[in-house]
Amino acid sequence: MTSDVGLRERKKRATRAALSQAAWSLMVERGIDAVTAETVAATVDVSPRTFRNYFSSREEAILDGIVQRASSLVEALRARPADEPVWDSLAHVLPEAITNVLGDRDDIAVLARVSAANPALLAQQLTVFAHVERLIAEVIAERTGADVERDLAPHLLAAVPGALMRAVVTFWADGDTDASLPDLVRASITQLRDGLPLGRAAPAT
Amino acid sequence: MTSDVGLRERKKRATRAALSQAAWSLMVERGIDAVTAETVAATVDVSPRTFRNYFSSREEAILDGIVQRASSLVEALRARPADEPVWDSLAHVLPEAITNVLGDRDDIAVLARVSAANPALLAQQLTVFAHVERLIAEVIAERTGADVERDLAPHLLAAVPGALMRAVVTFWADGDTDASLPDLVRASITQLRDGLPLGRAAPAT
DNA sequence: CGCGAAACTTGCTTTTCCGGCAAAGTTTCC
DNA sequence: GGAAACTTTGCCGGAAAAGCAAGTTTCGCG
Repeated sequence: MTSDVGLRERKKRATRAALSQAAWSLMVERGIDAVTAETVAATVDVSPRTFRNYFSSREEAILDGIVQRASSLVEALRARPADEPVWDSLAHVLPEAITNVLGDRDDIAVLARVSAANPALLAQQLTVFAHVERLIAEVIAERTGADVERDLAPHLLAAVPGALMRAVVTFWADGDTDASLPDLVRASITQLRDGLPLGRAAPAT
Repeated sequence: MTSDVGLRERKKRATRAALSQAAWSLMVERGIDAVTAETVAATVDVSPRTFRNYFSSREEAILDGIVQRASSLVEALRARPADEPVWDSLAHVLPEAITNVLGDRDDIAVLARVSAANPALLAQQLTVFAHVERLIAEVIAERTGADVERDLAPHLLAAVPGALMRAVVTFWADGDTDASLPDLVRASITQLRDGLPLGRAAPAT
């Protein structure tokens, strides 16, 4: 899997991973202002210029880990049996996958807190989620025989995981609920599948 | 409505509107690279520094018109009878309102084209949509008796208009479909209300 | 093996952007 | 009328973005 790529490619990936890892840690430990090309590069022992070759902003570096992990979510979705209804695939994959992508509760809490005070990070976060949503829409389109360039349906369906990711980052991090994240996601999917039968008081908690 | 605010406030709003209007026009006519603090300010006859007092980036200025118009969408939603089911309110308001917020087909096409080539504008666009989505979630929460800070449901519901806005900007602009935008939105809402009964081939077009 | 091509890293440099600060001009309010 | 509050503006410094070319590493092929 990894061995069929040459040394050059492996080094690149290692550097990229190390940089984004360092960026994340720096943010957690010293705040986002401490995340500069200089400090991150110093941590990984490359030049600041190299950091800029990999990432065009500190925000991109910080969230690159999520982007990488998200691709495994997409793979998991693609790996479901081709004849399984889309909702079932989502119900199977998302509860665990979302946790994997976003990290544990502490990570999500950090991300939520910092994003709330930092428009640039929030914007980058939304960009990342939109990117993931797009990938999911493509998978759904493949499976339903829709055309991802022309049909709305796969995108509407893909908006569900997207909304879940955003909601999770925004709310669940507060810790006001004691339900486990996978359970929360499962409950939401069920609700949505049944056409969001929400009357006057049917909160998702 | 507008007369109970003083001269100072009116001037501020006028300047803000003029700046964002100028920024949009400049983008349409000369491309996004022509939109700088200098050029926009010159068009409106204020100093570049003043431009920066109002907007922290050119992207913010360009999209400020959408933000302003979006608040009328939210008002329209809030104005629906309190006992009307949420889906019905959305079905009533969104088809026309989305068109109002985003502008005519040419505007949407421009936005789509430029955003596709410009990560910063795309990010700002997503930020704007997320903001609108949040407002919609608040209205829905009010009406369903949910707690916008703790319940997922209003946010999941609000994700529908959000996804529609994004999808519209992304696809409808291409002009590959000849359905009217309001009809398209109506059809999508109906589908979603009925629980997205999409089997293997039920594209939204 | 070993050599030339291609790719990556790095420092340097220029340009642009962002925002703090304080002086000058407006609006508000009493 | 005049002080207080707010907005506009120019100046400025620090940070970031990106082009360029020299030096180094990896790759592919004979």
